[in-house]
Amino acid sequence: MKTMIQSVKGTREFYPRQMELRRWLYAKIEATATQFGYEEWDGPFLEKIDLYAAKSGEELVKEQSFVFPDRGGDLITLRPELTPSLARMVAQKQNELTYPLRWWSFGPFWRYERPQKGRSREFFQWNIDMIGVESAEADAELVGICVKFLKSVNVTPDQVKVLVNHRELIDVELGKLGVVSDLKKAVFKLIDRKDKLPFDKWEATALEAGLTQNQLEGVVTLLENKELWRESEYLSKVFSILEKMGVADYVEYDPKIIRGLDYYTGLVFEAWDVGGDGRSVLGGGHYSNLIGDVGGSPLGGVGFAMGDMMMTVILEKYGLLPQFGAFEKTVLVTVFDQSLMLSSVGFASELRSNGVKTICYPEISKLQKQFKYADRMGIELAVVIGPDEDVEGKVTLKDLKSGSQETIKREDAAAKIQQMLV
RNA sequence: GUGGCUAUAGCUCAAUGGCAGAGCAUCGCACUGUGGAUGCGAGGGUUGUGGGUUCGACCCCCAUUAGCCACCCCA
Repeated sequence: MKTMIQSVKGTREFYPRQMELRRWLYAKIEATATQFGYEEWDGPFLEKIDLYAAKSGEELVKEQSFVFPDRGGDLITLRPELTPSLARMVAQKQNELTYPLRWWSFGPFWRYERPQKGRSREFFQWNIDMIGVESAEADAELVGICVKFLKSVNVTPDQVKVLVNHRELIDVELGKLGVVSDLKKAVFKLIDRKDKLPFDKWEATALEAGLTQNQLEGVVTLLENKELWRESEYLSKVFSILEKMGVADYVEYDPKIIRGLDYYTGLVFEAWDVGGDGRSVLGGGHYSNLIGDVGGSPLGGVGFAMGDMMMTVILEKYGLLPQFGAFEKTVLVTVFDQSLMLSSVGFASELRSNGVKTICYPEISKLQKQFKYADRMGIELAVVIGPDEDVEGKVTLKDLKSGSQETIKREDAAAKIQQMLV
């Protein structure tokens, strides 16, 4: 123990129990994405830092990326997000792809941050994007997909809400307040932090950034206006589509949703744990210029990303994590003694040939120990082939849940077991 | 990057500055053809690491490392 080399800080270790959860989550994601006709894809785990330098936002690149020089001196980063890779891969084959393209991906990402609850340095993220369309319908579809996913894992609207806003709408409103373009980026940042800072502090920061007292009050009023979306034809359309999709109960307008990533240009949205203490569990939006920014022709897209850890925190909090029984449908063939070992091995093999998941106990030991093993593993059916059974060409099947057992002809056993395991 | 808390058996945690313990888990026995339950027993420790104070340190002090939590930021 003393000399055990520790795992790298913030990395994930998936013991079988956790791997089951990861696969379960993956299956839920896949089902939702596939239902909407999205195709699975992936990008490199390593990218040059320049890919992110342009558009992802300064903090993400400078503070939160794992960066190291390769042997040729290039600065390589473990991917902190997927969208720039997506933009490049689309740009590279821009004229060969059929639009709108609908792609999804689930894989590991790395960010150099202090680990805490729901946050580590290595995490899995679901990304799903539609590219090649500039429409409220496309934007609404992505919002709808995230709601459908939430539904598929039994999260309810009073547990998680999807908050929606539109950057242009806020941009226009800021214009009305006389906020000049140069200041808008800073104000966006401020809006994003409105609920994260105490008001006096927030106010001070705002004035420091260059807002006048009047403008400040205007912004505050703006951010309290939950009906602001009515002034946007675009958002009205989005909401009516979401209504038709049957997901409107999960969706709310919130003028404070801005998103930290710089490349969003239109619709932005985040899913939040309504139960207060949470961070956002998922976030996304519309990006009109990203493909062009990485060297392609202008082409817009919309998408979102969801991290596995926060989602798991939420599911755990609301008791929605499934109980896994990895070995419920597995048979343990016990080994009676050395002379009968081959008989057990042979029978186990027969069962596997019949499509039954079968574990044969791998050493000679007391039946007591073997049954205990089965019990611990959650195995519900055990087979005993002792001297009596062997002589008569029979096997004993024991149902570990009820404790009852019966001895039947060996050639009838496979069928009987299949029936018992249903 | 900032702040708070923690570190003792495999796990969860106790222990006025005076013999390092419990529960769970493991192994054995009761039980040589059968798990969960019960009883009895056993093994398991350089108290994160390095210094200091003290007759004496798990306990107090300093440093260090790691973990957790909250900020920042984000998934």
